[in-house]
Order: sequence, then C-alpha cells, then structure tokens
Amino acid sequence: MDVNGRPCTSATQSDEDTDLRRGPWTDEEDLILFNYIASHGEGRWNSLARHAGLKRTGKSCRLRWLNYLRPDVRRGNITLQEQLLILELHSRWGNRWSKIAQHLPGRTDNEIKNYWRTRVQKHAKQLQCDVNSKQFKDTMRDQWIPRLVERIQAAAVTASASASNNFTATTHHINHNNNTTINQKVPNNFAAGPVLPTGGNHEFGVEQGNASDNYSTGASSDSLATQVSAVSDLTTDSYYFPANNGFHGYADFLTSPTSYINHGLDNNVWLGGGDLLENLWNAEDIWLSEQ
DNA sequence: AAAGAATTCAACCGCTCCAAC
DNA sequence: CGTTGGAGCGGTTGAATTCTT
Repeated sequence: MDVNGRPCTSATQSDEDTDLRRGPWTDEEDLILFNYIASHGEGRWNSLARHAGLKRTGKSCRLRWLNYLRPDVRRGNITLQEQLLILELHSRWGNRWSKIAQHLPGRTDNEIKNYWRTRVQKHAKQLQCDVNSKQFKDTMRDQWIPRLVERIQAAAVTASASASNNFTATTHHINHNNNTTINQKVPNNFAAGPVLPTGGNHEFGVEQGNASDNYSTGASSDSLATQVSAVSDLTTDSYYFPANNGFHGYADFLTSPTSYINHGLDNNVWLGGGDLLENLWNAEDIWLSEQ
C-alpha cells in the first residue's frame, strides 16, 4: 500500500527494503522536488532524490520534473498548429517523440506520445488500418493535413476579425518576472511561490522564440480562438516540412494551404473514397470540434 | 441515477547509449 | 577493454475521469 492507500503491486523486494515510493506524486513531494531543484539545480537524479529526502527513484524524479513540474511545461489542449506539426514531424521521424517534442516548445515527449496514441491511432482504427500503413499515411498527407491547414487559416481569419473588434483582448502571456506561467501547475501549497533561481527562463531550458510564449489560459478547455492566438507568433518561425524538402515559413501555407499541398504533396491520390472518406470526415470533424 | 464502456494521461518499465573510471 | 552508473528514450500500464446507455 502506498501513502494514498493504493497497493504497490509492482514493488520489488529491493524497493521494499529501501522503502521506495511509487505511483502518483503528492503535493508535498512536488514541493520538495521543486524547491530542491530550484536551489540546487537538476541532474544527478539518483543522488538528487536521496539528498532531497524523496523516497523515489532518480528516474521517477526526473520524469516528474520534466513532464510536470518544470516551469516551461505547457499544458492544455494540443492546438491546431501543434497537431499539424506533430503529423508532419511524425511522418518524417516516426515515433521519435523526444525529437518531435523539441519542435513543440513546452510540450513533452510523453504528452505528444499520448496524443498520438489516443487521437491519431484512434482514427487509424476507425479507418481500419495501421497508423504505419501507406493508406493511413496517405490519408494524413492528402486529407488531414490540408484540412488542418484550412482550419488554421479559417480560424486565423476569425481571430483577426475578433481581434480588430476587441484589440485589447489577450489570450496568452507569460510572467517573465517570476518564471511562472498562467497554466503552470505547481503544488497547491506553493501559493507564495517557491524560491527560484534568477536568470529568467534560461535556467529551466525554455527555448527562445515567440512560440514559447504561447501559453493558453485554460488547462483543459482551449477555445478555438485561444488556440489560434498562437498563429501570429508561429508565422515568424520556420519549420521543416519533409514534403517540401526544406524549411518554409509557417505563413506560407497559412496564407496558402493549397500551395503547401501543391508544393510537396503533388500526388494527391485518394486511396479509399466513398464511405471511407465520409467516415474520415465525420471522425475528423468530431475530432476537430472537440478542440 | 447507476452501471459499464471508453478515453485520457501520469507514471512505470526495460532497454540503449555514453562517459567516467 | 570491461564495468558501472547516469541519462534518456519508446512502449506499456492502470487509475481517474468522462461519456454512453
């Protein structure tokens, strides 16, 4: 049994000997880990765990920090732009989650991996094909991605229209003074804020560039307008799109999704069609409307 | 309102890589 | 050159939550 009353079914004899904890982290543990790293820095996870007085493995501490406590972790729904990037990068690199995550500031490999498994693989299942099959990849390339681009573009138009009506509206910002973000989850008893090292976000490895400032205000209910708020920032960045064999400004296909398609996706062949196509759109509409 | 099914996502596991010794 | 320990990665699990009937 752990402190939460849950059985530690996978605990080994050696774990019991050293009284190692498993399972969900408590607020108290989060607080200890956060403050320890704030004053001593990260790395050397096994000794960190020991010195911090945490009855956790170094691995567990590292994972908790990287996936949850790190100040620059971005939480909330995957935006349309991020979905597009994930699809593109996955088509290039496959299940190289950490590599993909490097191109999505604030997102963790675990989050992307979960997104892929829960969302993308679900649609492959609905299409009754494997995510790695040619049929599915073609479907993504020829249907989903162009569709996503259209959605992004349409939403950008809507967002800019509403922005012109209400210019003072802001959907995201970051407080650079204390290194905390609006949707950052810190232990509940952090009310006054843990003591953090000075030096801005560099201390915590925040990538430079506007995209890292695109923090949404909701942890789980990004509105479409909120998601699209990232568009204007992303247009200044370049991303690698394999179909084009090179880097292009995001704006290129935001302003002209068809040019994006025509540049790199010239073999616009639909392998399925008919009911299959209809099912895809229905599924995708549900998917997108969930955002 | 309750029960069961489906989904989500935090956390764990096993493995590989690499540097230090 | 072999061993050891730290770090990181991808796959998997299962509890919690949400949805459906």
